[in-house]
Amino acid sequence: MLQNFKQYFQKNVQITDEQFALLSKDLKSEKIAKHTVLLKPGDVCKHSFFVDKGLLRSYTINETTGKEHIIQFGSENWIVSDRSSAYFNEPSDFFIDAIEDSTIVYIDKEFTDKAAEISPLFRQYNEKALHNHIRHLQKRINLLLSASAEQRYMDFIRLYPDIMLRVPQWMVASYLGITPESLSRVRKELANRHFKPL
Amino acid sequence: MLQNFKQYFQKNVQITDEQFALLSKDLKSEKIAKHTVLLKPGDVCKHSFFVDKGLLRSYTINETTGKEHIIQFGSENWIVSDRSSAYFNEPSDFFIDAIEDSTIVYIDKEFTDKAAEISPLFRQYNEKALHNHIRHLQKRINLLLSASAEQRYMDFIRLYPDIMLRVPQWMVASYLGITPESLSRVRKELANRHFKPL
DNA sequence: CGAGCGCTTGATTGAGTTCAAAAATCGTGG
DNA sequence: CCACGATTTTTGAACTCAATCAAGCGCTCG
Repeated sequence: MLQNFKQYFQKNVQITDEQFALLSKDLKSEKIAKHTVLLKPGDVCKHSFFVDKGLLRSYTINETTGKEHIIQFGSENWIVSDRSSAYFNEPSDFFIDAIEDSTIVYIDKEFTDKAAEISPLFRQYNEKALHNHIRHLQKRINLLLSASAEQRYMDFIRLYPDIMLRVPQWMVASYLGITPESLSRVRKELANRHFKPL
Repeated sequence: MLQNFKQYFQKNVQITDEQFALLSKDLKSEKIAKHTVLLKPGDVCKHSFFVDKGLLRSYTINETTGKEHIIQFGSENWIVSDRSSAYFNEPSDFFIDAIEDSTIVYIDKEFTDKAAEISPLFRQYNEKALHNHIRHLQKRINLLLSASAEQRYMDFIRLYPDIMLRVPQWMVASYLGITPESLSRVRKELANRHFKPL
């Protein structure tokens, strides 16, 4: 239990097994079924979800069109959360749910506070994660502003070849901001031009 | 000199005039002319730019199409920077330049390190700024994924009524990810429907 | 004061959407 | 393990929003 999480955590924050044991003794880990909803709009995001095994997504549903827009996928060793909601204690705009049966670790404020106490490296790790997140979001904005559906799709499979094999195509379309039909056509077009992912 | 910056800084980080004087004694402030380029792709972003007066923008130029895409505007009391480049010490993808004659304060790592030493509030302020940034970027991604040109434009003038009066229309278009011609038509359409900003 | 820049307008094109329906695939219970 | 219903993907045709190309107007600022 917590094996992946421990490994992940110790890689980023140099602490002893004893320290980790102390820190993690109140940590809750859980198996959740596909489709389990972990966060919904209006909720304040009280936990970050470390994916020990499986696959999560965060997404919004547009109120006027009713359409889903996927913000993020998170597979093994990723943390899925609504940072803004958690940090500012505001109701979230997002759903977070499980795309596959998953095992997740619930990370709450108590844990991060304790971690920050124990090791200054945790602060550093966290700061680095924030900057990585910003870099990633900025890259995505730039793509949405400047790239065609095809270019965005190619970028997606370059960045997330694993994810692309594990989620239905319509979710990739949703992430890219196009319709499933359009993505199907983009793929057909690429296949005609003998482009082969993998 | 540094009047705005001092005010801004002391609002966010509770420090005495003496502490601020000590902290800021090596700070460089400068008047720069419209069109002055402060950062260009390939450069590592060594400074954040606090806008004392005037208006900056950060933007990319797509290599294949040659088109500009504005990432951010920054007017008085905003800080414009490429956080990823600065934090990871990597070459930036962005341009930063002045849209108006401006007065800016150069904030470097030395300053932020010293500030963090003097007051723990600075760390907090910085963390808050990072989370704000993330929230903002996420909101923009969601808009780009789900909203029409018209909706994005209305959101823009709601969020940045001041900016919209100070920058040429084609820059707003660039921020929104549409052509100047399209924005012109969107505006005409809104005017026909008797929509009046302000 | 005129050359260039920014904005508008028109005509045309094109990428991606919508709607509809068929084909393929998946998952689950018998 | 198969079969059947549901979900996902594909395909087609019509349509729409925004892009492109081109021309003209009005400013301003150099």
